[in-house]
Amino acid sequence: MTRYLVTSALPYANGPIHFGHVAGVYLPADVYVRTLRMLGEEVLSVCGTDEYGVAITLKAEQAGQDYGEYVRGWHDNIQNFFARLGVEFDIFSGTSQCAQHEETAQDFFRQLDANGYLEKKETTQLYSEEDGMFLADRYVMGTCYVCGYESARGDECPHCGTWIDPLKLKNPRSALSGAEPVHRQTRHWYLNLPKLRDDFIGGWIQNHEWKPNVSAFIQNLLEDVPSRSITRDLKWGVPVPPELAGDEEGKRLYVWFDAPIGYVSFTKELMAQRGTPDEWRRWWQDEDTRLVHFLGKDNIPFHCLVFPSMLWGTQQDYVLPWQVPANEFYNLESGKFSTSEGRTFDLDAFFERYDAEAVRFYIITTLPETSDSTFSLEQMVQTINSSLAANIGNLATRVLKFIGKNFEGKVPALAPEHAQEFDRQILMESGEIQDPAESIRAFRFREAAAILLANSSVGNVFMQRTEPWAMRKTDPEKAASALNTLCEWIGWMARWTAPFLPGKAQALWEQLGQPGQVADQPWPGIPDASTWRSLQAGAPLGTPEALFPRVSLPEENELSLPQEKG
RNA sequence: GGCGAGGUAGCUCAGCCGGUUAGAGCGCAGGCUUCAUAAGCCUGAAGUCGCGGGUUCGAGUCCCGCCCUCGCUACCA
Repeated sequence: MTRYLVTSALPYANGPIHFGHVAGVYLPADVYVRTLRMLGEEVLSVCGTDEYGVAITLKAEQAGQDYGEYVRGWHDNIQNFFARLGVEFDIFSGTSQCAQHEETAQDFFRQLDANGYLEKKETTQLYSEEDGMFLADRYVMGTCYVCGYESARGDECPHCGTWIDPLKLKNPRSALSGAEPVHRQTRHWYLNLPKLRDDFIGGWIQNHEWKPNVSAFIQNLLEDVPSRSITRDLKWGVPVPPELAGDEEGKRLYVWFDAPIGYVSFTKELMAQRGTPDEWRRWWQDEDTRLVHFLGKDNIPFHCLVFPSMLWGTQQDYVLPWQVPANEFYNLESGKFSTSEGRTFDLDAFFERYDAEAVRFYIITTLPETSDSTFSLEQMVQTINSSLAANIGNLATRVLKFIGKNFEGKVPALAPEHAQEFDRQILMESGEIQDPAESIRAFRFREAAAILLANSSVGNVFMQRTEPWAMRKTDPEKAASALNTLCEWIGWMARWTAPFLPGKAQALWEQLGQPGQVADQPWPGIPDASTWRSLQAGAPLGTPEALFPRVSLPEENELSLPQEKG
C-alpha cells in the first residue's frame, strides 16, 4: 500500500524563522500531512534543524557559546515558533543532536565512494594562520583584480560584479581577523554529479513530472552540472569516515551534503524511539513510498538533482522524490521578510492580538504557490473578519445560538417528510460543493481554502432561504428539520476545516456536542444524499461561542520588535 | 554585472499547450433579511491584461525591443 514520506526543508539553526519560511514550506506541509491522515493514508512527517557549518561556528563563537549549546538554542526557538502556528512533525530533530546522523551521513559517503561517484582532488585554498582555519570564499576580502575595488569579497566583487577567484585577489585578508591568509594545499572529495547524471539521474529527471514552476527551474540545470566539493576543513561537522580519510586530518562533510541526509537519519531516530529500528527501511527503501519534499524555490536544484543523485548513487534502493511542491517566496508588504533587518513582527505581541489559527488560515489563502506573493496586515485583518468571522464562524454561531434559545440546545429533530427536500436544497441548490482534499492532494492549497469558504457559504445560503427564524412561528417542526440540516452541515465544516484550523475545528466539533477528536474522523469527502447525515436528534449541543472574534489593525509600533519600539 | 520572478479590476491574485462578450475573493454601490460576531442573501459598477513592434484568420497567452518592481548572488523558505 502507498505511504507518504513528507519532509520539510531543514531550517538552518543560526537564527529565527519567520512567516516567509512558514508560508513557503512548513504550513503547506502541515496541512498536507493532516489531510492525508484524515484520508486514511499512512504518513510520516520529518523535519529538524540543519546544525553544522562555518556560519554557525562563527556566530556561536561571537556569542561565547559552544556549538552544541548554540544550535540547541535556535532549534528550540524554531520549534516554539512552529508550535505556535500548530505546525507539527512526527519528529523535529537536528543534524548534530540526532544519534543516528553521523553514521548515516558517513554511510552515504562510503557507499558513494565504493560505487565510484566520489573523486578526490587537490586544490589550493586560502588559509588564515591567525584564525586557524581555511577561509570560505565569503570570508575573504581583498582588492578586485578586475576593477580595483578595494573591498571585494572572495566570491564576488560588489562593485563590478565579477565572480572572484579568491586566490587571485590582490591584498587578500581575512574578513574575520583582517590577517593576511596564505596559500595552502588541501585535498577534498567531490561528488561526481556529471557521472551520476549520465548513469541515471539525467534520464530520471527528464521523465519525471514536476510542478510547473519546478520544471522551469531545472530545465537548464542538467546541461551544466559540475562536480561538487563535499568536504571542508572545518571544526564543526560530520567527520569523513576515518577509514577513508587516510592521512587527511580534520576533514568534515560539507553541510550541504550532510543536511538532507538528516531526513533519513531523523527517520531512523524516530523508529528507534518507537522500538522498531529497522522500520526506517520501509519508508526509505520501499517502492510503495511516495517521497514528498516541501521546500522553497531556492532549494529546487538541490532536491531535484543533487539529493536524488546521492540517494541513487548509494545503490541502496532508496526511493527518489515523488513530488517536490516547491513554493516561491513570501514577502512582507513593504519588502521581504528579514529578521536581521527588523522586517518581521514581535511575535509575542502579534499572537496576543491575532489568533494563531486565523493567521494560519490567512497565510494559506496567500501562499506563494505559483509566483511570489505578499503578506499584508491589512489584508489579513480583512480575511479574518470576512472569511473567518463572518462566513465560517458566524454560520456556526447563528445556527447554534438560535437552537440554544429556541430548541433547548439539543440537535433538533429531522422530520422524515422534510429530509428529501432539505437534502436537495443544501446539497444541490445552495451552491457548488467541492472536496478540498482533492486540491490538497494536488498541492493547490489556496484553492482548497477557497473551497472551504464556498462550502461554508452553502450553509449560509441554505439558512437564508429556509428562514428558520420565520418558520419557527408557522411550522416549528419544519424549522427543526432545517436546523437539523444546518447542524449536519456544521459537522461537515468541522471535518473539512480540521487540517487548516485544527484547534478551531475541534472547538466547533465540541460545540456540536460531538465526542472525541475531529482529526480522528475519517475525511468526509463530498456529501451524498443517502449517507451524509449522522447526528442523533436530541443529543445535547455544546456551548456556542464565537470561534473567530473580529480583529482590527494594530496600533502603531505595537508589533515592532522590542529594540525598535519607541 | 550575473541569475530568477513579476508587471491583469481600488487591493491580493487565477488565467495550462494562443480561440466566443478577460475571472475569483476582498473592498465599493444598491436592494432584501434580522437567527447571528454591524454578521447573512441577491444584484451591480469597475480592467486600452506595463509600453512599442512582430508572427497569426485570431494574442493577456508565442517572438523581438524597451520601461518599471522585487528577490537571489551568504550553507536563510
